Amino acid sequence: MSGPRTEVAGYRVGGRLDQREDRLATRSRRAPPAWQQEEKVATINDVARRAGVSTATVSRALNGKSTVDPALVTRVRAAAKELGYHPNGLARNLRRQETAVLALIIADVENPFFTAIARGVEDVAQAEGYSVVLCNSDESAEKERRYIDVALQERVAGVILSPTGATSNVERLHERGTPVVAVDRPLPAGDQVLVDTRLAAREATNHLIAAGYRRIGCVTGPAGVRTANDRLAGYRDAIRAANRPELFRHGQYWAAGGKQATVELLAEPEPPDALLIANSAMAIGVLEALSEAKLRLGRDIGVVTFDDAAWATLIDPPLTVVAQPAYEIGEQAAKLLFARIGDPSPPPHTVTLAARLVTRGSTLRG
Amino acid sequence: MSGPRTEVAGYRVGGRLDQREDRLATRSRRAPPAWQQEEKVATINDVARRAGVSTATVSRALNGKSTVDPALVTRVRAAAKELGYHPNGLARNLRRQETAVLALIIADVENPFFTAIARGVEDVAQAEGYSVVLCNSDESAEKERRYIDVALQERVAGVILSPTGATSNVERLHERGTPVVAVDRPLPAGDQVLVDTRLAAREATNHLIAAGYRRIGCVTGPAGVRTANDRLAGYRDAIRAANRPELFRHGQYWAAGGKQATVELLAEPEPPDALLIANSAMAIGVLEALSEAKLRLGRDIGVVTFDDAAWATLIDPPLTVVAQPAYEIGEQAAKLLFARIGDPSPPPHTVTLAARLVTRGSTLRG
DNA sequence: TTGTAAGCGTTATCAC
DNA sequence: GTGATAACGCTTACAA
Repeated sequence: MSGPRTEVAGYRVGGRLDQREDRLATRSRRAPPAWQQEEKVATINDVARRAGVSTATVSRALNGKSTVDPALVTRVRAAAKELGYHPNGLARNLRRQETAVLALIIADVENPFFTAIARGVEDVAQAEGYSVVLCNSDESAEKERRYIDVALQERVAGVILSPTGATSNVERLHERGTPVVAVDRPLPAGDQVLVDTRLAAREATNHLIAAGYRRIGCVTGPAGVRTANDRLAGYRDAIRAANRPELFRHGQYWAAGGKQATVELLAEPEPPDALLIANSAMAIGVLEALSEAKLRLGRDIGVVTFDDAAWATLIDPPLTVVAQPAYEIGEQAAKLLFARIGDPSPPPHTVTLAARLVTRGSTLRG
Repeated sequence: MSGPRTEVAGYRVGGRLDQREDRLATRSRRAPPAWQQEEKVATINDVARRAGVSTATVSRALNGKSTVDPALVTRVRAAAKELGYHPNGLARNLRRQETAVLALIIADVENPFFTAIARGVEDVAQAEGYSVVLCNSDESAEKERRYIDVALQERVAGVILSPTGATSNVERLHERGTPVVAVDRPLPAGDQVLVDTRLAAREATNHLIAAGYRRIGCVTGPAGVRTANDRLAGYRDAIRAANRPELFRHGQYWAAGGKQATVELLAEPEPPDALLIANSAMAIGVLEALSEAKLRLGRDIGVVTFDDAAWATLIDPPLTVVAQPAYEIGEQAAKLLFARIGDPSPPPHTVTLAARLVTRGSTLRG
């Protein structure tokens, strides 16, 4: 944004934003064809003129201030409708020093867990008259930083994000006093909505032990990601308590990551006869690997995965899962954020939700 | 927005936006505690003062204009960094009469088909320096209208949407000259990116016929939705050409819709021995119903569904699907939109992409 | 190369 | 109850 730039023969060379600026430049340079009406967008001034009142009155009338003659209100409304007037939100927000927009920065738009969160946030936000800008950090601290910059520039009312872990990014928001709520992953000192997945992982592992599996493995997410670490920790809690051997792999929170981890685990001298999987995207890869290894779910190998995917009941036998309250996470986060927007003073608040083990056929030894 | 309002003892009663206004009012009313620094956000003026230059120079320096003394640029950058200055995007856009924001209004954030589109849009937009506001119309013309209003107010640079069918909504954008691109579903006279799903449905149906199934049914989406109609039409094209009996049901684009439709079809005097399903969410419900009816996929009943869901290969036998190029739809739509933003004059352009039949086990009579 | 100043479209603070 | 008018923070002619 404010990085170094280079000028070459009138063309700016550099980062992405330059492309945009070139485009804008191009646009404004191009004169409209003579026959084409220079279409002016109606402003509050036009409405005022047409209604024969001042802009102040138009503003008051359209914003439902009590102190306006009903007759004028009607006239103003009519004028506005005739001109197809839509108030300019930019000007309004600039003046009000407020924007009815929340930024939601999540790690993966295509992960149902996060889209469910998005829905929760959106529903609450919409009820408050706010819009939600969804941004995809793609688990990249750099993209996260960029989106936080955008949020800062656009002066959004608040930010909800699943932190990548680079706390310096979030610092920027704190410095500016922009309210922030973290979801799914913790934030050093701030509002957050978390799920006790360590406990859930422990319970799931205990469930596998109780079901009679002997060598229980774990396929978890990237070592840097907090949820991945937590789920692994919960697994280890249970494994140690039961005095069993530990057997685990990290991988990307993707099908491919799950598949590779599984292939590796199955190649161990003493392979696992049960697996705890940290996320449903990975589960897809894991199941592929198991299928290729001709292992029968439940019978040959027990499986529990985090996230209650829609398809979990379609496979045979159906998948035992750890269901996370994703929608509720979004709701709570939005509520926390609005509370913070309303009053910045109270100390940080952490909401911890519980995950729920849903037992199905994939953990029945048969 | 400009609807009727009621005043009751100082409280505004009415739609959602009023809640927001109340909140804002509340907020500004609340005086900050005496001890709390009224934290001022640094403006371009502060930077100018600190760097000992004019605001114009700051603006030029930070925007990489060539005509600035390198020494000053350094000084300005330093000052900006020290003050934690972030340009106010609202003011900038108000002045430039441009916003680097696209609105993407889709029918369902939780549908992988649409999130894949979102990714395509996002990637192209980001490369151009634009942000994307994702909005969820939930298949509701009313929500669509509301989001279009927001887009209009915020003066977004353009809109990409999967139209609910209420053309009057899109009219508003046209009136204002806001560039629009429709995806997935057609728009009377405008840019659009479509998939030839009628053809795809025909091919899929022919595939079922060729595979030896006799009574082929179709589970499609709501009668009002264009894609649902198209897919049904393609099915009928093939069925008629083969002189087979038609057998179909409409339902919501949801698992529950698919399930109910299937239950009904199976209750027919002469139930189908194969099904074409219009969307993967519905497919989940269909498969549940088939499983409850103890029908074996492929062998007892052939199944093809639209959308190549990630789990399609996990079930047994794996699902034959019609894969839609969702990501590419998003890319193309964004490109069309940028072209339109750059030059509004050319006539509307329609891009039609092909869907691809992916044959798997669920259509093998076995 | 730099500074001055005029807006961009609203809303809010004054007077009337 | 209504109307001037001054901000809001930025960009960009136009001067210097």
